[in-house]
Amino acid sequence: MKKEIKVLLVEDDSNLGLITSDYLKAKGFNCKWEINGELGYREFVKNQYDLVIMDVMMPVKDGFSTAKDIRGIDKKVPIIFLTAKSMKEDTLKGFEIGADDYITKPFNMEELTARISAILKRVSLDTESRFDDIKIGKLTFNPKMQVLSMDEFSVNLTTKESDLLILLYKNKNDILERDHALKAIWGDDNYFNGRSMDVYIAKLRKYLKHDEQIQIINVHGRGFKLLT
Amino acid sequence: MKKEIKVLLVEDDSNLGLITSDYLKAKGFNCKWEINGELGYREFVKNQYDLVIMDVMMPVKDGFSTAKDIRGIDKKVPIIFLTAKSMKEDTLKGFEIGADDYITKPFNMEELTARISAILKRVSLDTESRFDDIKIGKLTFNPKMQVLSMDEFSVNLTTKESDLLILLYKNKNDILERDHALKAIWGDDNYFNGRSMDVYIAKLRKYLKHDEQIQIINVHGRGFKLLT
DNA sequence: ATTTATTTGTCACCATATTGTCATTGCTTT
DNA sequence: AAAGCAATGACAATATGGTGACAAATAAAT
Repeated sequence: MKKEIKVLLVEDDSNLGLITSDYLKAKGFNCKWEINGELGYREFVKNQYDLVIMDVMMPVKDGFSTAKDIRGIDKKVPIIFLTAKSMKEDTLKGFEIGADDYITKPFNMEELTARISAILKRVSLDTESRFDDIKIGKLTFNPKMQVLSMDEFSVNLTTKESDLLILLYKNKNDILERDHALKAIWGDDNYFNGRSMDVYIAKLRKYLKHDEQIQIINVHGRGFKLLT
Repeated sequence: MKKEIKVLLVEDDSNLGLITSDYLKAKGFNCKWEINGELGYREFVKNQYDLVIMDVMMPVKDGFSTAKDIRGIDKKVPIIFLTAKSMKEDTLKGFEIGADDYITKPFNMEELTARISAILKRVSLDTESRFDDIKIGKLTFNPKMQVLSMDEFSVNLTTKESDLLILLYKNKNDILERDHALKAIWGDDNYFNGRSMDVYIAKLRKYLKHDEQIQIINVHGRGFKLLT
């Protein structure tokens, strides 16, 4: 069974958004379309996506700003920006933030799929797919089932535990900032949510004890780091 | 993945400030806007910026004075001045301090980006990027993680230790004035903060002992100098 | 050259903020 | 009603920044 690719499309123009998402669906992608950056970000953190296609100029929250938030919790997901033609390529090229590719509007659909294929091919090497099991040291985590296992041992994680573990994993060996994690999982980074997160960190640590090489270390005042 | 460029805009006119910062954000810059020199300076020392765009005439603290303070802790960051009219005297004054360019208001946004591109191209050669590791003799310092390491040895620095080390590094082989450092890190250069800084200097010296070629020397009554 | 004052170096300790953890509560689902 | 989950309260442990005390170094005054 071939893997289903999840694409998040963030585009404020309803005409273009509909056409594009329909086209991508017809091409076999699992495509979700959101109409602004804020909704796009929420959708991204709620579900796992393989690829983001995002308009730059949007009301409520622009593409660059949204991309920055997404990068705050996922440094690797490919992002393709849709830019108006008036933006000169050289201008963009110099100042971009973590974009993997650009397409200037208007574009034809063949061009879009071509770029998508190119990017997916490029990143397929380090293919730590959503549906594959996540290997954390000797432990294995199935994000879909929310089951963490190793040899005979096996636990069902709750949703929050699972979300946090995935976020840590996406930033493994790198810092996961408190506020990013809180915004992503709890939606708001107030004091109480922070205390709550600490409790979940404790819970995860208990699970992860089964492989003593794995640990979640704290970076004072910043966040946590999953060491594998 | 290209690096994100951080721009600090200091402009008291809220109308122009909003328009400019929005425009720069749309262009893909990470743009922070402060409404006066004092706040601008604080923001600059708190975070690292690649470029400063600053109005000359501002309440609370004018652009030249702010630029001088910024130069006190960073001699290299490019500064573009916005001047109300083409005053020869002002212009001269600005370039003495180390303005890299100036634009007379009103200006159009294309002009601004053109100047920015020009400057960034010019300084991109000695690119000691914010996110790269800092090499201090045989030691390596990762500012993001606040980790100082060398071979097997490795320590986590606290925020204050890290801030001070970065400031010293930015002025390596050159004097870091006491009052500049104190204003930058502690916000106020009173006696007690000074004593505190001395303690942190001691702590840094202890860390830096791992490479005996590196040393922080004191310049009596002036400040400290990081010799590499 | 000697004394005095100022600045700097460093240690040990304290106050505060952050984080760790357990037990309990309240809510939702079954 | 029972079970599972998330949130919260309470308190312990830890990290950080700051302070006091005193020694040492430097500069200034005599």
